[in-house]
Parts: sequence; C-alpha cells; structure tokens
Amino acid sequence: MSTKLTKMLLAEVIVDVKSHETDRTFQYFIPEELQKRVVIGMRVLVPFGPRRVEGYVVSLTNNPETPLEKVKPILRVLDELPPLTPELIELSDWLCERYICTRAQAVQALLPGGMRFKSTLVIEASDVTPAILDAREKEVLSFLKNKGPQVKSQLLKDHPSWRGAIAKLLQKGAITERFMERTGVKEKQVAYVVLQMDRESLLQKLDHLQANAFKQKEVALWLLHQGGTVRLRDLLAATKAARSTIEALRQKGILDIEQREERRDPYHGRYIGEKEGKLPLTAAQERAYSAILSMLQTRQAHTVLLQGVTGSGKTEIYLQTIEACVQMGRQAIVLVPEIALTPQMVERFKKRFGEDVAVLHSRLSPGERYDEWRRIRQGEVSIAVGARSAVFAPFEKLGLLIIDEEHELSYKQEENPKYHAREVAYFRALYHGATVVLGSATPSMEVRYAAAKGRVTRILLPERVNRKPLPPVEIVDMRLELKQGNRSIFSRRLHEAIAEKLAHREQMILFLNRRGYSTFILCRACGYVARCPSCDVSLTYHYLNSIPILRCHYCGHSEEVAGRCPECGSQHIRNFGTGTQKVEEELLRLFPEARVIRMDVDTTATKGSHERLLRTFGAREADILLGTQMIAKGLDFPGVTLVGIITADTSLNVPDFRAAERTFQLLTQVAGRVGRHDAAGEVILQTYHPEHYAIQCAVTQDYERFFQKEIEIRHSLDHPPFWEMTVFTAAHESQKEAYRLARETERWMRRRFSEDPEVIVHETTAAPLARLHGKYRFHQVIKYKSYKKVKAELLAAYFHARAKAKKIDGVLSVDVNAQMVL
DNA sequence: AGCACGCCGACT
DNA sequence: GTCGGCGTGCTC
Repeated sequence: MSTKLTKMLLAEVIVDVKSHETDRTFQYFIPEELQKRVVIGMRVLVPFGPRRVEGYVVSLTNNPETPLEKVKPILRVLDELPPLTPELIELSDWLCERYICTRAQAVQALLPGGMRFKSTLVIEASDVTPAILDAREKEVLSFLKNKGPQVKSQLLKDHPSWRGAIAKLLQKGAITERFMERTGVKEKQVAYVVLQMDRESLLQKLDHLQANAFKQKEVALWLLHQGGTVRLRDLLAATKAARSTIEALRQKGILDIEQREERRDPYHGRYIGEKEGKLPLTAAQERAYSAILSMLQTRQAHTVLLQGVTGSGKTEIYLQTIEACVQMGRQAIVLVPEIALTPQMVERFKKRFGEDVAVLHSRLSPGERYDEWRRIRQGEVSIAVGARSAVFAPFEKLGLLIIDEEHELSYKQEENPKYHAREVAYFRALYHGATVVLGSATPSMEVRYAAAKGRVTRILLPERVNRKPLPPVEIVDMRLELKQGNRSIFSRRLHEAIAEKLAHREQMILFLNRRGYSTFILCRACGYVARCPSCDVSLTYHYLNSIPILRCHYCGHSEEVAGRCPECGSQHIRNFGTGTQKVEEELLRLFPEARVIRMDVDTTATKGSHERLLRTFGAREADILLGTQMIAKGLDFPGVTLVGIITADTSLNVPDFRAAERTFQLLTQVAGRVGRHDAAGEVILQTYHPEHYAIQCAVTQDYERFFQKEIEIRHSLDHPPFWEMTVFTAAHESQKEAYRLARETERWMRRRFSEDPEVIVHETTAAPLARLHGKYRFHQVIKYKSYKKVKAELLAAYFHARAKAKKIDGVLSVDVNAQMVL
C-alpha cells in the first residue's frame, strides 16, 4: 500500500554516543503503539548496532534518507513529557557550533544529571544443556551457572579467550542474552496507608474484631483521626505498629497500601509561611527597576549591566523585577556562583516567592535535582535559582535571566561543552525576547567594554542602601616590614588591629587565597623543591590530622615529608610561603584566647560543613573567620569590623592575563565584607606590590580607574575583549609528541590565516601547567575578531589534530572563548 | 564511543 | 591448526 509508505513517519534521533563519527541524526521507525508518544524532544531507547542506547528525537520526517531495510524501530519512550523543548533543541545545535562539541554532549548538558538510561547486554545460562561441549565451553557454562548473569562486555574484557566459546554456546542455546535496563533517577514512590471505609462502618467493623486485637484497633482509630491517608512510614513511627498489624488490617479490607509519587523537597517546606514583603527602593534602585521593567515590556532581547557596590541593593532589584516578570505570566532564571549559593541566598528567594522557586545546585542529590528540574519543566514554578547549569532551566516563556556576580569565572564550564552561561543567556534572551540582567560590583572587562560600546545598557547604583560609605582600606607594604625586622605573617599594624578587635569582642575576617600550610618546601643546601611526580607543580605542605604531608593541589597526589633532603641529604629543608593552616597556627600562638574558624576546601569537604561553620561564626561563637576565596562572596555578618588581607599578591602572580582583573575583583569583594551595618569597619591589606594598579585601585575602590588602566593594557597586548581567544591544548606522555600535536593546529591555522589581519595565530607554547596527571601539555592560541570567520577552520584544525592524537594515544582539546589559560 | 570482524604472528 | 592481539569499519 503506497499510502502507508508516504504516510510513514520517521524520527530523526541523536544517539547518546559522544563520538564525532556518530555526531549526526539517525532515522528510526515509530511503531504503531508509540505514534502518540514519540514527539519532538522526547527521550527514547533505540537499537544502535549491537547495542541499545538512549536517544533524543529532534525532528519527525516522512523523507527516508536511509535504505528502508536498515531502519530499525524505536524500542521505548523514556518520559511522559518530552524533556527537550524546541528551543532547547535549537540551543543544543548552537552549543555544538559555538563550543565544538558533539550534540550528545550538548544535550546532556541541558538535562539534569543522573537521568541517563543505560541498557547493558547480559548473558546467563539457560536450562538447555547440549550433549556435546568442549572443555572451554564447559568452563564458561559452569562459570555462568555458579556466578549467575554476567555483563557480556565486562566478561569478554576479563576473559578474552572465552569469546569463541560464548558465541558457540549462544548458537547452541546453552546460554541466552538479554538487555538489562537501568533507569537513572526516577520519581520517588512513597507508600501511603489509605483507610478503605467511612467512620461508621469502621467503628462497626472494629467492634467485631477479636478482643485481643488492641493494636489493630489503635492503628485504625489513629488513621481515622489523621483523616484516613497517611504515609506508611509516619504511621509506623507514630503508632509503633508492626508490619504484621498493618498487613492484618489490609487483609480485612480496612485499609490499603498505595504507592504514590512524591516530590523530593531539598528544603523540606522550610520558609513556608515566612513570607517577606518588598523592601522600599531608594531613588537609584527605583530608576534601575523601572529601566529593567520597560525593557521587559518591549519583549525584545536586551542586556543590562547593573553595576553597584556590595550593599547597594542589587538583590532587591532582582526580586522586584522577577515579581513583575512573573506577574506578566513569564518566568525568570537567577544564576549565582556555586560558592555564593548559600542558605542565606536561597532563604531570600524562598521567603519572597515561597513555592514558586526551584533551586538547582551541586549539593542536591541527583533525585532532588531531578525533582526540582521537573517542577520547572511541568510549569509548577516560575523562578529557578541556581549555579551555572540552571541557565538551561526548561522554561517556555522566559522573561528574565539574571546573572549575579557576572564577572565570576565559574560561569564558564571547564568540560565539554565548554559553554559560558552569559552567552547561553544571550541566546535564550534572543529566542524569548527576554531581558538579561548582569549584576556586579566589579564587572568583567568584556561586559564593561560592551557597555562602553553601547551593546549593553549600564545602570549604576552609586551608593549603599544605608548610605554608609565604603570602609577605609589601609595598605601595608610588607617589604618595609621585612626591612624593619618583622618576619611574621602579620604586619605590626594588622597584629595590633587583631588584638584590639579581640579586646573589644568584635569579629573579623582574615583572607588568604591559598590553602594548606605552606606553598612549597625547599632545601636551602641544594635548592631541591618537592614536586608532584605527575604534574609540573610544587607540592604543598599540609597537616592532615596533625601529621605533615605533601600534597598536589591539581591531582591530589600525596606523600610523606622527608626529614632530610632526598637529593643531597641536608637537614636544611624548610617550608616557604604561607597557607591558611599556617596562618591558623600563628593566630593560635599569638592570640591563644581567640576562637578561630578556618574555611577552605579542606575544612568544608563534608556535606553541611560549609553551612555549619558559617552558622557558628554568625552566632558569634567565634572571633576570627579565616579563609580562602570561598569567604569572599555574599557573606554578610553585621558583627564584623575588620577585614585583614594577609597577602593580596597570590592571585596577582598567576601566569594568566586575567590575573590583575581577578586580583582587583577579589580584593574589592573581600573589602566589601565589612561595615555594611552600623559598626564602622576597616580593611587592612598586606602586599609586596603596593604600587600595582590592581591593588591601588582596590584600595581606593575605584572601579573606573581600574577599568581604564586595564583596558589600555588589554588593547596594547591584543587581549580580550578586543580579540576573542580560542585555545587548543595537546597532552601526551611524551613532551615531543605533545608539542608536535599542538604544532598541527598551529600549522593548519597559519596556512589559512597568515595574511589575515583579523586573525592572530600564536606560536605553540608550553602550558603554564606544563605537566598534569603525568602528561606534558602545550597550548596553541588563536585570536580573532569574528568567530564566524574562523569557525569552520577551527573545527577542521581540531578534527585534523584530534585524528593524529587518537593514533598516538594523545589528547587534543579545544576551548572556544577560553577564560583561563593554564 | 563501543562492539564485531578479520587479519596476522606465536604457540600447543 | 587455534589463540589472542590489534587495526578497521559501522552504527539508522
């Protein structure tokens, strides 16, 4: 029947196989019974070669481009509601084009982690035992009979010699194959106890129970009292009933047990009923609010830079514009750096919007994250607050995308797809006609420059809501301290200030952007420095449960500390440089009465420890909060009157062109932790480079001066934002091979662009992290004015070099619009 | 990416 | 001869 053929619909499916060879759509039949459920954006299970894989339907067609005998049917539909909206499918295409990754990788980035469906082939012995089996076949068969079903690919990996025997046993029917399917996270099912009769008939029935069935009566009456439906778990806890009691009641038809779907709520209904109203706006806030509102109303894509110092009330503007957005029937996404997504922050949104907010961050379990995501997808909420990946929240009527602390580097993903959340936000804003609000006290060079060029509307919030001036920042030249004989970590000025605050029972924050005890250990006799055997970095001295060890901050390698130099045997081996552990030790030595909380990756590794430490400090159960950059953001403690910056130079000495920008931002942020309330505050900044413009501008809190100075340097050095930068990284166990791989991309790009004034092809150089995880690394940097112009060649160079890398067991990666070059 | 197939050297 | 190592090619 020709009508059937012309009517036949095929699904174009992206398969979840992250290889460039399979990075296209494959066509599948849609079986009759699935016709209604296979829609665009649906996740499906499809046969793929000898395997079964997850796939994503990106379009439907009745134009078969594949010989029909090759086309296989879709096996299963994996969701009720298609997880991908048409917009997200377009976005996935854009992600691969923009960041050079596979479509499978792009789609995976859009979906909440952990929902992946896996299907593995397992083999097991059947009940057929053929008469004739050779020795090998007998061995395999008895293995399977003893050990039960086995994953086929794993079994072949462990026993490659069994391949032939397994094939023969399958032929003879002595073993069978089947696919074992493993769903990722699922809807949480909770057992409920439901009363099956009304009050009258229950009481009647209970009268007729055996006289000794006390417990059954008690349970039934309790259930009645609770309204007839209760979680099984709660019932068991409240009545202390045994499962057998419940079962007896069920047998009698008095109650029944039902599985009901339940949402995991990471905040357990906290903050409900604690609704908080709008705060009054200052004149500056009001201006910002109405400017954003009028952009929202145009339903055209706009970008706003909301630039205001800490305490200038950006969050309140976010909250009120979100409210206006939601009232328009549209939805809002708020991105916050992972590190700043503290309970304080979440509380503010939950209290204002209650149940209308979904929160997405890395500390949620996969199940919680999936449920929060589904609340968004099913339209149950209008607001999503989260870290970077929340930019993909599957809203269908987006009005507002807010990126707080816009300058943070964590908005760039380091793995494929190496997207920047700001760029994704622009894409989505264009699609929906939405407004992007970028908030920062210290905007990134890119965004501030875009504002200067008129591509972004800049709105200034010039002063703090409480009109408190920014705290005075005092600079201490540590070179002078040394000259005058003070070799301590603390300058005399900072020492005095700490003592004074302790005496007045005031709190303080001490900042040092380096964890561990000391930076490196050095033999003063021969110059030996302990280095990581697989990374080209020196090992950091740590105390782990008061035992000294050396640790690599990049790969986690650790080793014992030698009492003598392993090179020359000298005992003059000492540690140099200062980390948070050493500062803590010094503090306790100099101020034995001080209560110190240290916060860094080492003390906040366990779940909940972050919050616990902050709560302790907030409750004034400690005097000093000492920490790395994780204490620089978002924290607001009214009792803090001193911020001490132990060394302002750590981030300045990083070999990256953003070092000055990072330093300025970090110092400005840390300084902003003080004096936000009634008590006057002060900031003491210790440095060996008091004359550096990043430090000078941070001291005077002069963003504009910093921007002018830095933009000049960026211009003269051909750095972003004047040029966009893409970095190829080649890694190989052999230094020579790593270099040669990186040279491949250089040669490729040179051949095409050596004459082009709008493209700079840099020479291949050793990466600042020249060795990592046992592999040598080389960078090759391309700079260009327009991505469109180089896109095709970047891709070609990447494929070319990657093919070579694959042959020699090397790794070649590409980072489009790279933010960091390490 | 996986997985199967097929070609070749090294053994019983 | 057969085993098992790896290169090659395909997946709707």
